[in-house]
Amino acid sequence: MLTTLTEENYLKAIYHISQSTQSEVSTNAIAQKIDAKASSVTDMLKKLADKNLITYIKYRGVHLTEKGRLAAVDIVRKHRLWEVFLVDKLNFAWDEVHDVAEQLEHIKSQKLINELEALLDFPTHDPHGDPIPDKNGQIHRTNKILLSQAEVGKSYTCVGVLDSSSDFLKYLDKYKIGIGTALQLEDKEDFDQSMNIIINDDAIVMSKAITNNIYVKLHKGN
Amino acid sequence: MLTTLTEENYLKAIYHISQSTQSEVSTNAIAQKIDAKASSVTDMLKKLADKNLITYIKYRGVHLTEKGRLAAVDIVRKHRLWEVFLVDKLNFAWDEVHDVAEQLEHIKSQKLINELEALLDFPTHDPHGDPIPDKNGQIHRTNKILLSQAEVGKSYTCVGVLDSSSDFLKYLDKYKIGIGTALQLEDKEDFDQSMNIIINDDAIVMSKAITNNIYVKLHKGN
DNA sequence: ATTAAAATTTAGATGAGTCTAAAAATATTT
DNA sequence: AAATATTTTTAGACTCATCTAAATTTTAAT
Ligand SMILES: [Mn+2]
Ligand SMILES: [Mn+2]
Ligand SMILES: [Mn+2]
Ligand SMILES: [Mn+2]
Repeated sequence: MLTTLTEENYLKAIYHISQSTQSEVSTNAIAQKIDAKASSVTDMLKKLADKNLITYIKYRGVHLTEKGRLAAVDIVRKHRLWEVFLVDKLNFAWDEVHDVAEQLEHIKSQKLINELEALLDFPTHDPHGDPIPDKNGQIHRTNKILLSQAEVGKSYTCVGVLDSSSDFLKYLDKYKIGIGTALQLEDKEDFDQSMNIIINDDAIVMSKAITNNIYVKLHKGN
Repeated sequence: MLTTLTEENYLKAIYHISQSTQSEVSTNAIAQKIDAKASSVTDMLKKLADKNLITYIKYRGVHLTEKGRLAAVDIVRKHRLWEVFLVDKLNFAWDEVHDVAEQLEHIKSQKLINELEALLDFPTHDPHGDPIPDKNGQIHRTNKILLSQAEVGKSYTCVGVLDSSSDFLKYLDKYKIGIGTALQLEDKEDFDQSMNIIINDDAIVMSKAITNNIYVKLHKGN
């Protein structure tokens, strides 16, 4: 039973929402993500339930079945592999890849995606630091924290971003922050949680809105 | 004014048919190519005419406007570039690329296709020997002839195929015939136009059905 | 020049995906 | 516990792309 492009987008939306919320996914949350009206979502939920891709109880929200989860993760896998391709092979910047990957993720060819993965040397993460699911739908999660949760006085490495909007990524570009950049947390202001960070020997101030969207892990060597 | 995937497929079909027929393209010819009923084609022709992509006179067939021609050629350009990508970078065989390219040709991103072209080193022909239109919709046609029209006693180089069905391409693979292969026309049978051809020092017999689908040009050095 | 055949268009219906407006169910406040 | 607000579903309609069956036009044959 083949899935349409639209169904794939719904599955992916449900998957991403369920990643953050853990519990059942609401109609409204999906509507917001998909940018559609709640009534349209209800219609689609019935279809996905008929195909056993989600379990759906009226008024109670939905969650993915194992079949649905695998379908969703497969789309995520394709999306992230294509993003790597665009950056590594086609000179795209990391803020330019998402929209094109949204199209490419729906191309149906098993051989295509397997060969693409090989061409890219089996990358583990996409240009935004998000893990790439393997063929079996397994995801290797690394223990990363938000920079806002980091401890004063310690050194970190940037390993990803939460918000991958073009605006935010361009902000990071401006201050030469990318995946792998070393960040030293000098100080944190109690009043507004803004942070003094040293990057490439430059000291900059980051608001909570910024530090809440940068993933880091403790730098090797303290 | 954006074109839908379906409209793009109709434009491409009309373009390809007009290449062989020269004159107006008939509703039935399109229906056959698209694998749809004639009534569906009529509906779409009205839409394409409204968008000034074709000129359409009831019962009299259609032809592409300049705007429509450019749109069609752009799809062809993408299709063929993707085919090169699949063969050169992803280890696809020349009989495996068409269906995937049918999907990829509809991806919308100018940067994507320009960068892809650069990654592939600006190829001039696709894996089946068909020319790749340039950014401006110009097509560099080489003077090739069908092997069936070749002269006995002369040597040729295979430069393309007319039929690029998997069945035909696998036949060519079996006899180690590909783009660039040298073919020497030894003899031609008057009765059925079958030919005796020498390839890689092997003599083989090809029926008219075969020689009618192989493009060749005179081998350099007579 | 009629008639028959073939090609094309129209009319009406269907399914996928969406919408608005109204109804129903659930959650929150008083 | 009622009243109110929010969320979700239903009902009915729309667009796109398709179909079948019938009507029309063009082409070919008598
Ligand atoms: Mn993305
Ligand atoms: Mn990403
Ligand atoms: Mn092709
Ligand atoms: Mn081709």
